Amino acid sequence: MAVPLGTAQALKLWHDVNLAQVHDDQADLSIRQVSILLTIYMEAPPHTIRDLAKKLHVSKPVITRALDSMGKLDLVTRRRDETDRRNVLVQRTVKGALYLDRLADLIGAHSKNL
Amino acid sequence: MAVPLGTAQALKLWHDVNLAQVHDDQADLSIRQVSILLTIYMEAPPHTIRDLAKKLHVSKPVITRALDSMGKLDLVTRRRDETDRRNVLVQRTVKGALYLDRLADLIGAHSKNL
DNA sequence: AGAGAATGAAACGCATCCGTAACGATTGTT
DNA sequence: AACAATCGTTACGGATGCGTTTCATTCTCT
Repeated sequence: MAVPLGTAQALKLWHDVNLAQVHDDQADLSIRQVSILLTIYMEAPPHTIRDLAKKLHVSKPVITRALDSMGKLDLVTRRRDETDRRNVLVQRTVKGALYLDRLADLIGAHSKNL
Repeated sequence: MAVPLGTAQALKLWHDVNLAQVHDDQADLSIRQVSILLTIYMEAPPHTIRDLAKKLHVSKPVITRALDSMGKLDLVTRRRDETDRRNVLVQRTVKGALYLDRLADLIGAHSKNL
């Protein structure tokens, strides 16, 4: 299972996947946005704005705006935390899961051509 | 060496590398810019603006502007083609090579933690 | 109840990027 | 020589993202 990629292989994988991402312009998110999305979907909830900002080393408004734009794309949703109404809980959506499934497929497929 | 990555592994790799990229903000290039940079460094020269635009399925001004911004960072250079002075040849730089070396190291390192 | 802290959002100014449509420079063609 | 085609760039208008600062809401603690 250990997959130490060599320099050339690593770059080729990155190149191929990035290229595929650029080609089918379904929604080119920024690196920050992708990081946020992946964090939401891969780490255990709950996810608050503050936690996400801390994890990514960015300011809170960055998170808020990223959620705004990704919310428009139905990739994430917000919900108020009822136990502490100051908090906002970021939640997953079907569309967001599909987006990441597709990304994973892309990476997996290109990792075979090394 | 062919190691088809599973869904979870692929996303974890993408997540980790993206996160590292966001953390040390040395210069967060857009996905398009990274694609251009990787194409220049991984495919055989010469690279003209038109060729790059065609390869990436984007318009020529996108390439021009990406080269402007990456040129300011010394990641690429331009040179006039003397045999056909309409063309501009995009060339590599030491700093660009270092940038990609670092990216490759990042990917390689994180690919071990799967 | 009231002072203060914490949380997320909104406001402001700035920078960057995009797509389309022009434009100058250079080369090819007739 | 004159015209057309090609190449890269610039200009324009619009959209989006960021950092900092400010704000409204909610909670905590005495």
